[in-house]
Amino acid sequence: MSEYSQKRLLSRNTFSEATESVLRDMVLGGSLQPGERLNEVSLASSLGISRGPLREAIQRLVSEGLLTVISHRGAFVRTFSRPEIVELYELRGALELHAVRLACARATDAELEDLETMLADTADRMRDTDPAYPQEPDFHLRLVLLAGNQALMRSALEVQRQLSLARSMSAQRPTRARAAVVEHGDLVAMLRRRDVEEATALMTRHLDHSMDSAIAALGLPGGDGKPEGDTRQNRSENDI
Amino acid sequence: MSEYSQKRLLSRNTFSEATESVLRDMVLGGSLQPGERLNEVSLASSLGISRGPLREAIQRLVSEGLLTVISHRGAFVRTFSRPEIVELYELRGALELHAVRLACARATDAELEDLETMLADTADRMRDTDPAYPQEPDFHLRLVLLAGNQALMRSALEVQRQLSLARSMSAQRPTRARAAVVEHGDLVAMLRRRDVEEATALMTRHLDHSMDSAIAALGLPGGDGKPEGDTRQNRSENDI
DNA sequence: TTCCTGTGAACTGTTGACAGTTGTCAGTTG
DNA sequence: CAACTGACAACTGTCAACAGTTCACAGGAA
Repeated sequence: MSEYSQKRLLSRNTFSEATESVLRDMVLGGSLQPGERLNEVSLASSLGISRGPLREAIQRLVSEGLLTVISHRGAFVRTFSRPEIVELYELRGALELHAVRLACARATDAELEDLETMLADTADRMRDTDPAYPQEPDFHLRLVLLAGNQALMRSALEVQRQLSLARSMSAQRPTRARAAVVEHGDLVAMLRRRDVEEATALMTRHLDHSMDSAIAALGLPGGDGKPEGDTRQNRSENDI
Repeated sequence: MSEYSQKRLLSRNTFSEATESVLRDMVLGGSLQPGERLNEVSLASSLGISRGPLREAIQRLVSEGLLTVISHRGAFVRTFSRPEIVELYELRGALELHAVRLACARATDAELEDLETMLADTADRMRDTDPAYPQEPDFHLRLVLLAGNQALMRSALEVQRQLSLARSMSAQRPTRARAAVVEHGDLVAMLRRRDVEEATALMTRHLDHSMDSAIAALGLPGGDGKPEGDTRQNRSENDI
């Protein structure tokens, strides 16, 4: 019963909540492509539920920024234009720079040590096999966790998910991952020294590199977000 | 037709969307008290709709942080504990400090001048009548707007709404409002000089003062957020 | 040919009813 | 008197059907 109630802490016992999670995985996992339309009747029947709980789950994913709804036309997996991605990276910078400041003051040495070992494990796994981005976002989220602010954590998680979706519009760039791990290590080292100035400076540069890489990988044209790469993009997203 | 289509940009033409707006006003306006339970059948019938669109609106307000849903027990207006409010102010700091940095680099002199005149108007109106917080959040949101980042704007708006709800749990403190206007003026002055360092420092202090005032006004006990003062907060402004 | 128009299928928005859960309260037992 | 138990009422979760809108396509006019 212990691990059962553990799982039930999030009370995944209504169709609506379960569907939200399934839908999010489908969106972030790529089984629903950016721009693709969600057909309510077919999706509901394939999930074995009715349209009511499905629509409630859709509403929540709209608030999360993963879906877009146009009245009387349906729900679409969100697409991102180049300026929107730049905006998201700026927002991410606002959140994570503050997280660095807070973590520098609040994180215990033990917590930072845990982060270092996780980082070392990641580096090891990357050297053996070479997956493209082996849990890359996990480091940032764990760092934000050390800031000890749940509201900040929720916002950061939401931005990460949106950027993760935006990134799924692009090809992967494994070369960037290796540099990122090094930069993560430098950042943690500064945190251990409690050097706020240097830590925030490192994070700023790190996020700049990350954004440049993402933008380049996306291969988006100048103004609006028409994807023209290999991905079979069927829909263009709407306006705000 | 022009102003009609202007209004229709947000396409408030489905019950679900209209209900979301109405519910938000009820929560922020105080006609639904923090901690109060929302009875779906009575609320739906009083709004003249069925439970479907109402439930969809509730889901979105849950994502916004204004409501809480407990499975099989219902939706409740969110209450805030003291540490949650501190967290929200920290998050607000992260967002608005970054907004100050961006605005310092991007806002045009004309835009800053507009902000100054708005501020002067507010000061005038405060001297004549003395409302407690005359559009206090408006200044901050307009400032964030000058950062030219819609994602940042959305996050800041969401935090503002949650803090607005938290504040409705408290009595009002008109004395703080006057000091706030002065601090706003100082901040805009630094923005006009494009002095990022001083501007962010001012904003940091300003938010600290604001948080101290809010915490003191809330008079919350140590741990949880049981609302104990009943102030009927009249209006909160609506969306953009 | 090109553009306009109207018709119909497909889909979303909404509703009312049914099913399952929760909380209450009277009745009972120690 | 206190604690437990079981049934009832109220409410939420879910479903299937109806209503209104959108989109595509066939047919006709310029």
